[in-house]
Amino acid sequence: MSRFDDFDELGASPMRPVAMIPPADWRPIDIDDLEPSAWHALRHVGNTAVVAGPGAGKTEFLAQRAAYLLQTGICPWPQRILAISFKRDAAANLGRRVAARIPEHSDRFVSMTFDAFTKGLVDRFASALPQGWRRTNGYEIDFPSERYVQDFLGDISPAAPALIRSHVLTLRPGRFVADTVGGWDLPITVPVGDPDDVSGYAALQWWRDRYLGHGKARVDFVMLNRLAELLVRSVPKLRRALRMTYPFVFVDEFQDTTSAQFSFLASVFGGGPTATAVGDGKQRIMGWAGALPKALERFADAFGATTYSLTWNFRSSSTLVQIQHVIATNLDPGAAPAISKADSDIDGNPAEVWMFSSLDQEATVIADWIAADIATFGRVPADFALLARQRIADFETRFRDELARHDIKVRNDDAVVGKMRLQDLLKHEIAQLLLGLLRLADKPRGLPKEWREVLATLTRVHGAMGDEVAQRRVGDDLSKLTVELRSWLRANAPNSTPARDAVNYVLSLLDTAAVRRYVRSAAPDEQLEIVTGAFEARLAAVATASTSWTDTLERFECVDAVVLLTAHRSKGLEYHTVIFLGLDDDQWWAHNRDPIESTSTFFVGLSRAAQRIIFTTTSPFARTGRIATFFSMLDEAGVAELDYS
DNA sequence: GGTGTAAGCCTTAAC
DNA sequence: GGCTTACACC
Repeated sequence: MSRFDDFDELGASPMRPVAMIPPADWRPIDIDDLEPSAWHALRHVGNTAVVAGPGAGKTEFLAQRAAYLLQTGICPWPQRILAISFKRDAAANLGRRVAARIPEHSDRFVSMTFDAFTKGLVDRFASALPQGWRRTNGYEIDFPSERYVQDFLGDISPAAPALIRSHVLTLRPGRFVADTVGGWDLPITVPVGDPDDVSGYAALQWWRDRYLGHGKARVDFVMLNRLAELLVRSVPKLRRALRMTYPFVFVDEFQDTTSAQFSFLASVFGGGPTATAVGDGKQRIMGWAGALPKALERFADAFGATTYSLTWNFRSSSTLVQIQHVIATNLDPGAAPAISKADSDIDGNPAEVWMFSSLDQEATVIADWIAADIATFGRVPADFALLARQRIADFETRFRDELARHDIKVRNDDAVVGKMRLQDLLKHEIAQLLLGLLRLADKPRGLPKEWREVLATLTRVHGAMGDEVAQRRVGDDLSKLTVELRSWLRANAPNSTPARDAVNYVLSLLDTAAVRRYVRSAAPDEQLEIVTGAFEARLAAVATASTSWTDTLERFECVDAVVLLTAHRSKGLEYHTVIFLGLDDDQWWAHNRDPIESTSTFFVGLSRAAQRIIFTTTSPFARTGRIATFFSMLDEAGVAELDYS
């Protein structure tokens, strides 16, 4: 069957093999050294589980391991490494880092999200699915709401056999898709009757309702995962091709793996290629989305992997590392103590709890303190992050006003702009394209980096990669476009021009049809209008107070600002000083619903700090309330309390 | 138009 | 848990 040779693209790589480095001579790239256990894990032959706490450099470790495997030829040309992440930007980051380290091998490092990989398989090989599971006229993707699942469960229960009915009614709508649908392996033959176990019964009804019926098939990413798993299980040739192409597989943030993803990994790569799983169970804050408990331990068991712990912390000073360890021990009594590799650069206490009498006083005192710290020690606003468990917007106005007295800006990454979150808008490729075009038009010279990035995006939009003639045309068009946009910007001041006009004008200079096609090919479900609408909303919000386009564009991204964000969104980020707001029942009311995940959220938030962490509360009862354990851990860690009230 | 009551909402990834 | 919103009722 030649159909699967199509998948096996190994021969098609344009790169020539480059000279190999003998494994014994290999040295890490661009960094001084690795800790001993990282060295061992990096060279380990066979499956590896790497437990790496905050600041251990998980991404860096994977990038170095990739360099080691590719440069030594242990992963021989033309075979590849597959790196799987959960979030798009994590996948992009890892891919970029490897490309920067070893450009000569970067075409053999494939970094994608779990969902992109499984969807890719289903899209390419749907015709090879077992007959009953084959759909001829495609599918549409949706994200079933909790309400939808609730109605579905309500609909199927009356017809269910009595014993199953009572169980179906106990299934939690918020967990049904991840746990029940995700936990059910599709049988090769579509069952005609009903399975007699609850999970199988409910899961099959789900497939009948959304996929197997007469209408257009509707799938979510859990279903796509299940179809991909069935595909590799039922088509040995495909499974073999995958294992041949990717003798090495990396999975980042393994603590976020769901049962469906785990089963997919076992099906495709179990007992074959070498798997490396990296993660930290103490940072498991995606349980609500179905993340398996003890995923790394399960991986080590099921894959017979050797476990290594990375103990160096390149982010936080030694006092902060000691505090982190107290919380780490609470989450995992066996947690290895970390060793700080970061120097301390502050005077005074690196950690304190501050008590205030009111939220107004809190904002005033902290704003004055940040301003003084910036002025005295030459720091910048972006060194400071204001973190909270939830309802970030409640803090925004107060801190914005108080910091404005010192001419310091605040950026609420969680803020809603149009139909997006600010953080998502600023990261979006199309938003970056529009912003880059405006920048280039505003300041035509001296922005080589922006020029390169805009050109790269436009090249992708026009599908001109690898075509020199087409690429030159894209470059010429960009030059002309910049000139036109420049004169338009000169004729239209930002504070007197409706944001809509500006966005529409930029779009009119682009091949909008191509942009739309590009957005759709990357994410069929995504509307270009959502991004341009959000862009417009953000532009409108920042333009009114601006005097120039330069000023407007600076405010748009607001890079030089104190950041306000939730503990969840802070995962993976780091700041010189973290102010963890609202250490009280108000912010942590849901603590008792899942004390472990709640403590993990606390751990994630406080471990973002490189040099200093300040916890705040305005409640005199916080210490004895539902998060009393947080306070006793901070006491144990020797964190002093200061009373400003 | 006030009051009482109940339901909804908080953290949220993924092409 | 505690606040906001929607709606029924007087």
